[in-house]
Amino acid sequence: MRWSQTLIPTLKETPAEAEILSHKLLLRAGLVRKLTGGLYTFLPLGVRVLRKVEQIVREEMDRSGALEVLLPTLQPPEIWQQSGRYEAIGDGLYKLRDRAKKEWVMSPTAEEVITTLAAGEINSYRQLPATFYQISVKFRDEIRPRFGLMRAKEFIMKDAYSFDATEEAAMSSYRKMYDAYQRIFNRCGLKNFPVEADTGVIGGNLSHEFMVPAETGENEIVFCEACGYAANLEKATSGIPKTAAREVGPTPEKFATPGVVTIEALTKAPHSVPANRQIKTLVFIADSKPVLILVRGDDQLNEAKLASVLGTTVFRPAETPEIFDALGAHPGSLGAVGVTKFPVFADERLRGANGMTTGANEDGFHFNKVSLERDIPGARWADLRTVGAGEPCAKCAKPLKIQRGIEVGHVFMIGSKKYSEKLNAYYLAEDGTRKPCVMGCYGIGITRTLQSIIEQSNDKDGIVWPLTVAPYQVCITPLGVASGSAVMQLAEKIYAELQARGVDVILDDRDERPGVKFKDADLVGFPIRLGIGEKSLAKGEVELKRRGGTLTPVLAAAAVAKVCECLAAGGAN
RNA sequence: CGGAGCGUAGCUCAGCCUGGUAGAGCACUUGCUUUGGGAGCAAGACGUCGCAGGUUCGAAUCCUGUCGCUCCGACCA
Repeated sequence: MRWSQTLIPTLKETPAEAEILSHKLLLRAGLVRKLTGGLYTFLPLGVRVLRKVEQIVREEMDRSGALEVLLPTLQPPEIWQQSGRYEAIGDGLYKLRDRAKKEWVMSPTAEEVITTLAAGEINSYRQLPATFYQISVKFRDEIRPRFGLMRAKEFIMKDAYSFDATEEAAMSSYRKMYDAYQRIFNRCGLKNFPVEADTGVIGGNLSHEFMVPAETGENEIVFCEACGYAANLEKATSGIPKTAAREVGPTPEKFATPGVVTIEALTKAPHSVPANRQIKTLVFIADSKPVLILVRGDDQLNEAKLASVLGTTVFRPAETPEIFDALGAHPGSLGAVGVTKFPVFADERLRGANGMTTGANEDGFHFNKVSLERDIPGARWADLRTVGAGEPCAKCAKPLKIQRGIEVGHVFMIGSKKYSEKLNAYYLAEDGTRKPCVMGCYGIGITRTLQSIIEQSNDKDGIVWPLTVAPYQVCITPLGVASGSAVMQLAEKIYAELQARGVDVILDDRDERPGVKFKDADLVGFPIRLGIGEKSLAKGEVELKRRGGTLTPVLAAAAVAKVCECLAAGGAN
């Protein structure tokens, strides 16, 4: 490609809309332009990178045995109602009506459609296992799009779905995808690592997210450097000790605590109850009914874990009047002692604890000497607390660390209940029985991955593309473009030869000053730049410059060979 | 949806408080000079000051409404 014949609108100044570095560089390097909030136009250079990432994904999906399909984006709401996700996702779904006033859904993902396909086409165990994938535009009604392509209303995603006869076979399909994901992100030049992920309302224990470490990431990752444990904060556990038991009296004792409505206040004189001897009582409305959640006073509830325990995402903190109706007291004086009307869930860390202090469900009073098992016998135990940095790893007891990351991929074992049974994807097993397919689903945010690469690979001058996804691998920069000049003749010759060898090459044939060309090439981030100028050409040389590396003079006659050598070495030399 | 901020040239922004003929830099067009890290000079083109009302002799500026964008929070199957 000749620079003058394409559109690469680089910007010297950063548009005000961009907040994070990768977003600024996407705009400045002329890869994308914003149409409106959460919607972006891909320019020629952006499309090239997109296609390269897609191609890597495609190759690794194919290699893993997955079959490429293309599913409709416009989908009937009926199948969403059948799976129960019409309600579960609710406002996150883009919906529209046609001229006959019939409603349609814009696909945010395609479990329902693929399961419908499987229901029709897969009849026998002989057809299993089967994994399908597609790369397509997806839609989500994001409450707040942000960070450019990171969280957009419309984005490109690779989604894949596996169908198996048994749990064991499904595990194997899951593993294949997991392995393919590692190959994909490595090929994209991304530092990344899989972490155990929350499985939310679906349950089960098998889900991993592929994270790219970045301060701008929206996820928090808990990890152990010693043993390799890594999990999303929503899922992470630690080996933190349970609450110590102590000698206590036979019954809780009520005591007056006028005006004390926070954990903090109760830690102070005259009560002086440390936070770790208090029970924090939270009230949520789940499926329209109150539930009580107990965590230790110095712990934080993890709502993702709560969703998993409640088996629903439809819950919210109760409003003060609802709390008063339910318990007869206001927040700050709440407790679960004697509460039998509502379900009570208590964090594992409180198991066996006694001598604890909690609200008495009477404004201005608390109980002390509370023993969890004795005084709140109806409590169901669950892991509900949020892990903190520095807590001991559950596996090896070394201190855990917390780091932010960008989720670029997610693999998920679903099983058969969520979609197969509801949408009738059954097959006939070898023994003649009818069984639901065991499903897995697997996503990669293509556009998000693209931006993650930029977020991770840049310097003060601009993007530093890994060779595998660079829009062009080589940029030829003639300093002076007078046609017929020795410089331009050589540039044209090398350009033609590299093209003949199948190298992705762009010739900067613009009549611009050298400074402009250098700055643009650096900003866009081509891995290899070949500078051709009168000064060096007088010595029979051209200049080979690796992005972010050193400048090496090479003989003009050897330039093509050197570039190819450099490419073969992965751009590393 | 709650909180905060911003809408003025393609981009970055000044002007608004204190009402009086629409500004700068970059980008763009033309010419000359320049030519190894975002050149200089000269000339030029580019605006319903987000939109709609209102106040006023007069509104980018003050008031009301509205739309949009950005940030923080809630949300993220």
